[in-house]
Amino acid sequence: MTVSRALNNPKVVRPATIARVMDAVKITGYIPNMLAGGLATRRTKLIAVVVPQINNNMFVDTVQAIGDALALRGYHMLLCIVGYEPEDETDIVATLLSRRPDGIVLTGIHHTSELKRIILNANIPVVEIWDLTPTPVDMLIGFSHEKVGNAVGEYFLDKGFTRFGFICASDRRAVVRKNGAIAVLRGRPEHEIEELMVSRPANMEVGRSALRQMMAGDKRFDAIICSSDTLAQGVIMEAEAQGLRVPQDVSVMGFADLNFAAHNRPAITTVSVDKWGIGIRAAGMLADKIEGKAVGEPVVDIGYSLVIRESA
Amino acid sequence: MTVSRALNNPKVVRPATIARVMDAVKITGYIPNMLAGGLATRRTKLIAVVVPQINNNMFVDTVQAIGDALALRGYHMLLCIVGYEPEDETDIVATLLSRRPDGIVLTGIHHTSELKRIILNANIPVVEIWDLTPTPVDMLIGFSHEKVGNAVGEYFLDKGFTRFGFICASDRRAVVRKNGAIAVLRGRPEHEIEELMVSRPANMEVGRSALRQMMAGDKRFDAIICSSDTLAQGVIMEAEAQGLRVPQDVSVMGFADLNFAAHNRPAITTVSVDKWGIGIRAAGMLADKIEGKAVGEPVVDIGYSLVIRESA
DNA sequence: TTGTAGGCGTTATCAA
DNA sequence: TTGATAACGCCTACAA
Repeated sequence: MTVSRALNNPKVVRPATIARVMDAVKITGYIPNMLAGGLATRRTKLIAVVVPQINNNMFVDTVQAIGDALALRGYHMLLCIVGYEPEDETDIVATLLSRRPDGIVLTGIHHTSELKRIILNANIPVVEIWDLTPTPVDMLIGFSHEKVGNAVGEYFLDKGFTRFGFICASDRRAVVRKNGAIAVLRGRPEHEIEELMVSRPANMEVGRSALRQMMAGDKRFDAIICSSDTLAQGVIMEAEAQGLRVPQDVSVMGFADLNFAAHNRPAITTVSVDKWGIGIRAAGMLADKIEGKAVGEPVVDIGYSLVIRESA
Repeated sequence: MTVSRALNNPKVVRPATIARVMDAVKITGYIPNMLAGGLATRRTKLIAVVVPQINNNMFVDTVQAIGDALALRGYHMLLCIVGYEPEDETDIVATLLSRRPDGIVLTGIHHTSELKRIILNANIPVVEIWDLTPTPVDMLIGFSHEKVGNAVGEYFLDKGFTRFGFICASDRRAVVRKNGAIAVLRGRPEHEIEELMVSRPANMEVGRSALRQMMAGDKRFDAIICSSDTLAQGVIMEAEAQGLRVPQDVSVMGFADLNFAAHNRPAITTVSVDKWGIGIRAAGMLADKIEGKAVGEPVVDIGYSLVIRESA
């Protein structure tokens, strides 16, 4: 018990005793056992983070930001990459909870009711990220995909374009953005809108072939709006391969402002979101709540910004 | 005890009993406590993964591969992003060990002796990744950065170039690659070699300004060899901004075959390594060793391949 | 300031 | 096939 105090609450231990403990620690190479500690205190200093993917560039900044911010506050990150199926997520979160994490970060707001039940039952703080809803499970930091879509639609409204093509990954949030843009563009009867859903992974190859498919039968577009910068990059390549200049012959829009977007040629016009900030603040909200500190607003809209570059 | 058996070793439990247990599990929403389980069995089904960074594209595929492969075998991944300082790594691994992971993945082969001592003391399997040595702490899967450098040097040997510029991140492995190339190129007395070390993060901006710095005073190069594709991408942009065509006026070489390298214009000539395979196999080796299965060779050289594209 | 007793939730072991 | 007991290593609560 004295050792435990010397290590965790040294101010109530006599300095000489602390020194003796530290000596013993050094000699024996003692490393505390947090399993036992967590079992006793019901606090694990563990945060579970659940994301669909990290190697598509979309979430990796957020994950690294969460990891960095948590480390600064003495937490470890249990990272789980679950793909895009809500059922998989449910099972995985259930096993994750068996580690008794002090908090959980979930991507998106669409979870099975079973998952919500489990989490409520576990009674730990949750932050949902990368989406927005007035009714989160617990806390939330993200942005409105619908508004992003609206903003994209409005951006093109002034351009006098009439023929729009949407290339959209089969991802719930991507679909919401797409529909948000279409809702705006449908406002003009002269607008023609074509949509193509593509399967994951939404890589460049997929973008290229998607454009080929859309342009079959010599169909032409004024603007191609993609659900990610990666698809946009592929579309741009394919357009140029077909002899179309971007943006003179066709405009191309992406999403997320991934690291290459600014440096592509043409630089990709896109919607930027503060991926790093989402992570930092998600970690902060969790740690604050766990430690009983005041958490400001439980629902944070971090916004987005249209980044007009060359491609549209 | 019967519950424990019903859940973990059902074949020794009467089916009717199992059913009763399952009913109770469902009704109560019981989730096992792996802290207690780990404490009792000394097996946690946890693997700690230590990487310097994930958002620079270098390690993210490997990390995702590790996570996927571990999940398939019932392990969770405790991910720690430690930066590039060996001292930081030591402290962080020490705290990580307090979770009693069943195994550890470490990036690189250069660790403090203190770290090695701690890990040996913990007596758990370790896989070092992304480098090669005949004397790993335990197991290893990676490739020789020196040989990569040699190969790059030899590639340029035939080209008849004489003026070489190296732009190298201040990263131990990057330096080894650079020196490997220089060792080869020094073989011809007419070769002039200029080196520039750049600080992290080695992003595109850094690549651009590095080239500007090297070309100060109208210095010209036949080839610029960069320690990453990201730097190469920046160098290419800057070269073209200065009116130089790549590769006609100057060749540019990258490293790692990051996702954008094939799609850049000009497509980046680089060295490809099986980032995904490293992760899959690292996870497999660990899980095998933990579970007492035969691990083949403890040291695996996964190799590399020169990918000749347009930029060099 | 230090020490003792008991409990956290599981599993190994032995008994029934 | 099921149950009882003890132990894993730590911390809370209380006593000295």
